[in-house]
Amino acid sequence: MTENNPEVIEKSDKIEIRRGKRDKFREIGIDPYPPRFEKTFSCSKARESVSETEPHEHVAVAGRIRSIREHGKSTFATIEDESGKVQIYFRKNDLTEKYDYIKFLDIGDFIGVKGYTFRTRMGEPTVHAEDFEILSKSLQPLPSEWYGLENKEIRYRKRYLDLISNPEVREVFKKRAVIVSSIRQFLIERGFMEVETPMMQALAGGAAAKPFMTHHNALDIDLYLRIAPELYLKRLIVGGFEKVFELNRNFRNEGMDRNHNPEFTMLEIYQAYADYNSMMDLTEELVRYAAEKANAYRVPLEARASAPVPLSKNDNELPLEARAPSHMLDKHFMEVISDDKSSSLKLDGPWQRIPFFEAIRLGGGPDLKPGDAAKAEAAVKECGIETESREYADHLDSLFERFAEPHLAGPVFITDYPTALSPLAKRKPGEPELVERFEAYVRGMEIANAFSELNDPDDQEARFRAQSDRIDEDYVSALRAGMPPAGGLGIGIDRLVMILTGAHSIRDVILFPTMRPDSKSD
RNA sequence: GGGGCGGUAACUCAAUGGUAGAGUCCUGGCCUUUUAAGCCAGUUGUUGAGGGUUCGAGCCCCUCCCGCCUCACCA
Repeated sequence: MTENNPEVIEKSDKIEIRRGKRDKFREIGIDPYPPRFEKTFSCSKARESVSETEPHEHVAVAGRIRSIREHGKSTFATIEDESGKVQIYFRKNDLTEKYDYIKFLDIGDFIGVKGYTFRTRMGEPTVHAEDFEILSKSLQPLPSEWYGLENKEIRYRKRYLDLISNPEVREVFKKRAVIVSSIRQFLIERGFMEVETPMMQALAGGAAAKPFMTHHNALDIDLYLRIAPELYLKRLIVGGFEKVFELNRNFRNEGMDRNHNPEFTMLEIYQAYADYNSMMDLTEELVRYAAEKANAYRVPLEARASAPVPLSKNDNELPLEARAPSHMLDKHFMEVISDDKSSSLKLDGPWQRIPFFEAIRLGGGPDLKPGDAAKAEAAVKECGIETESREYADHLDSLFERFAEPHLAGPVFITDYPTALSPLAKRKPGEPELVERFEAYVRGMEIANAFSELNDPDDQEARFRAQSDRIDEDYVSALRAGMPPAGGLGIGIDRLVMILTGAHSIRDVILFPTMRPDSKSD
């Protein structure tokens, strides 16, 4: 990309012009990068302090210049800090010779302003400058304030420019921070303890994804970045902790698309003496709590290629049509959340619960009996689903994807998964082909996965062996020490944030999504 | 990895195979309550990279790079 090439940017005349202005400051003895400025008011507080009745408030504000409007022997500028924007009014009469320095300022510079607040004829709250100083000279011109920055590649690669230009992006990440901290608060209030388990593991277990590999020089061993913390967290349940959680990064060396980033944030929760039913209640409560805190109690449903259809006739809970914006950058996004409740997604109230095989059947798929591998394979062929796999688990997976997933606008719990798909979950009493497990779906996207944890060490070992040669012997050994019955729950935090912010792509809720390095800037 | 679409000025975008443009930005001038301020004048390019066809390529062909969408893969 030409515009990404530092060589080209360095040669830009616009940058040289700004360097010239910076040098002007130095020539008159002003440091264009001074060490500090004492600000007494945020921009929004300064705006609020304008009063029709009280005397003028004296303020010291600071921020980035977003626009400058010269007006003869006076100048208006708008500066912005994290709290918002405020207008500054400079008058030659008040600033005398210092007024001339204004011509060395550019959009993007940080300035500090001391003055008093008033309201202009047009009613704009404004700081009348009595003194000002440059706080940081900006050399690189910012993207146009009017058109903004729309080039997605630059937005992801240079997120700082995206954050400067697109206020709605700042809101998404503020909301993400609220969601994450509210989840911690929710769990800690309920007696859960936050723990940290290894990110670098000799054996990447707890899920079936391909791991990233790295090498430890001193030990001369290969290590894997974890694909899940699951097996370590359950070791802690063995160790006697009864309510633990970990909210941190996982790494999976697989394809990337709008729902997958190689590193992503996962919440895993384990509770002794609980089961998957209690985890369902916990999921509902936790998501409801986070949505409330993030002011996203009702959120827009993404427009889908085919409108979701109800899974049962008496289901009046699910919105059948999707009218909401399909992209987080839709200018009316905020209004849609607050004003147009009819097209929103209900996260409150009990979520629908549908057993796995029932969901396939209700979606127009075959009526399968758990464990009937032959019938599942026949159904896959009959439906023309292309798959190279001969595995029962894969067949069930594709049937579910084909018939059930498209209808899961949600929120909905799919329960009672086939044992073949769930090597770490406890079997249902009396139904060995099913396990006590659920996944939560919203917008056709899996956001949670939970089960009654398998704590029978011999059954666990057998199910590991059926799947792979390299198994986590130490984990099985931990189970032999005895693990109380426990419920476990995993929630994909990025996906939850997508749902609560209406984001279309996981890259829109990750500050610095994984990108191929820009070859031109090497 | 397959398929589709795209990459042109700092930003947002135009341009039948025939002199690379507009608006914003930027530079200079006027204007002491403007706010997408206004008025006047002016500057801005390795058209993602490389090769080919052609008298002539932003446009057609080939290779490559990057992004987006989609399919495949993915407990």
